[in-house]
Amino acid sequence: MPHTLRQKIADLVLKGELKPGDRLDEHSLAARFGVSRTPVREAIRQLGASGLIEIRPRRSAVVRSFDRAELSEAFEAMGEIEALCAARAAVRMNEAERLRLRALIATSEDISARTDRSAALEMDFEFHGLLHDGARNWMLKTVAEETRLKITPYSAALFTMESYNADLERPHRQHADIAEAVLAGDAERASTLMREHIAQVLISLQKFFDDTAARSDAPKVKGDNR
Amino acid sequence: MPHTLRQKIADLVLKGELKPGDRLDEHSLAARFGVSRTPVREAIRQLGASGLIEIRPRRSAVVRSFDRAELSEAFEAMGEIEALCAARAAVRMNEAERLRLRALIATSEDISARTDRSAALEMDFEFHGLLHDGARNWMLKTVAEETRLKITPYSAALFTMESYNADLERPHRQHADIAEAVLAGDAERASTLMREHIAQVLISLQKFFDDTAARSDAPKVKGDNR
DNA sequence: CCGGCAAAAATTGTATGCAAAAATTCTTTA
DNA sequence: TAAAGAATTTTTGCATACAATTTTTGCCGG
Repeated sequence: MPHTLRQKIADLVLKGELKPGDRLDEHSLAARFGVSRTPVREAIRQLGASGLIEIRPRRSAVVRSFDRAELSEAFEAMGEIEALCAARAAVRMNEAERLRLRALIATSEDISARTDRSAALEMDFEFHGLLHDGARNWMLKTVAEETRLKITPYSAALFTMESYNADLERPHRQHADIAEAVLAGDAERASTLMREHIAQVLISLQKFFDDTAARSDAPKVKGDNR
Repeated sequence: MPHTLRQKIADLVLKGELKPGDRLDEHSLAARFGVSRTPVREAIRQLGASGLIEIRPRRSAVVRSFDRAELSEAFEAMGEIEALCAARAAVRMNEAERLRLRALIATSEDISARTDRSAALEMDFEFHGLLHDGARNWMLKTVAEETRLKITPYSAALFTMESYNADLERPHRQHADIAEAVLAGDAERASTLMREHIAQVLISLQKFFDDTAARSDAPKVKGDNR
C-alpha cells in the first residue's frame, strides 16, 4: 500500500498521536516526513476539506474538535447513514460477501473474549466497511466513510486510550445481531439495530468523556472547561 | 462574502465553464486569478478531497465525471439523504424558517411561470438549503451539501445549457408539495415526496443526456462514446 | 505577583526556480 | 500514407526564499 503523505498525516490523527485541538506545525511535519513544507501544506488542506482538520487562516491548522452537541448530532446523522447501508447490504450483498461477514463475526467473537482493544478497533472498521461495500452504491459508501472519518478521532479514543477498559462485549454482540439480520435479508431489522448500535456507541463515548475529563491524554471536547 | 480562490475555481465548475472531463491547468488558472501556482494547487487539491475534481498523480486534474451507473447511484444516495433532511425539517423547523420556506415557494412559482432558468437554479439551491438548515443537524447538513456538490456539475447543466428547455414546472410543483408536507409537519410524506423528487430529477437528467449526447457543450458522461 | 506592552522568534502565505514526467510536435521509415 | 520514434514543449511536483502575520518571550510599572 503506497502510503501517501496525506495518509501518513491522517494516521497521526486516526491513531491518536494527534488529538482533537492539537496543532499541526507545517515545519515539523515536513522535517518528520523528510519533505518540504509545500507537500505538507497540500496534504493538510486536503484533510481540511475532508473535515478531519480545521483550517484557520494565518493560524496553525488544528485537529478538528466538536462540542458535545455537535458530537451528538454527528452520531445521529451517522446512525441514519449506516442504517441505510445496512438495509441495502441486507438485500444486495452477494454470497462471497455474506461469507466474509460471517467469518468476521466469528473472529470478532474471539477478539472480544480476549479483550484485545486494538484488534477490536480494526474489526469495527472492517465490519462497517463490509456493509458499506455490500450496499452496492459508491456514493453511499463515500458518504458513510467521510462521515465516519470525521468522528474517528473521538470514537477511536474509546479503543486506544491507555487504561480505559471500554466494554467490547456489547458492541460485538450488536455487530453480531446486525450481521444476523443482514444475512437473513431482513433490511428493516438490520437498519433498526444499526441505529441502536450507533446510538449506544455515542452513549459509551459520552460516558468515556465524563470519566476521563480530567486526563490530559483524553481528546479534548470543545466547550468542556477542565 | 470573501470569495476565496477555492470558491472561485469551484465556481468555474459549478457555473458550467468547466465541464466534467475538462482539464484544470495550474498555470493558466494562476494567470487568470493573478496568483502563483502554489495557491492554485492547494485549492485544486481541496476540491479534489471534496470530490468535485479528480486528482491524478503527475497528470492534470480534471473535473470529475461519472458514468451512467455512478450517476444513478449518486442520485439514489442523495435521495435518501435529502429525504432524511426533509423528514427532520418537517418536525424541527422553527416558525421563521417556515415563513421563509413559504415565501420561497411563492417566488419560485413566479420564476417557473416566467421560465427563468438561471433563477430556477438559484431557487433549487435555496430550497434544499432551507431544508438542510431546518433539519437542525450540522453533520446531516454537511453530508447533504457535500453530496449535492459532487453531482452539481451534471444537474446544473439541465438549467444552464443553452437552448435546452428543461421543464421547470414539474420540479417546482414537487418542491411546493414537499414544502406543504414539511409545513404540515408530516415527516413521512415529506421524505417520500423528496425521494420521488430526486428520482424524477435523475430521469430528467438521463433524458437530457440522451437528447444532447451529440452536442460538444454538453457535460461528458464517462463511458458514453460519441 | 500579574497585567500590559514591546521586541524577538516562530509560523503561515505566496512567489519563484528547477528537475522529472507527460503531452505534443516533428521527423523518419516502411 | 501511416506508424514509430525522437526531439521539443508543456506541465506537474517539490524545494526554497521572503514578506506578512501571529505567537512567544522578556521587561516594566502598578
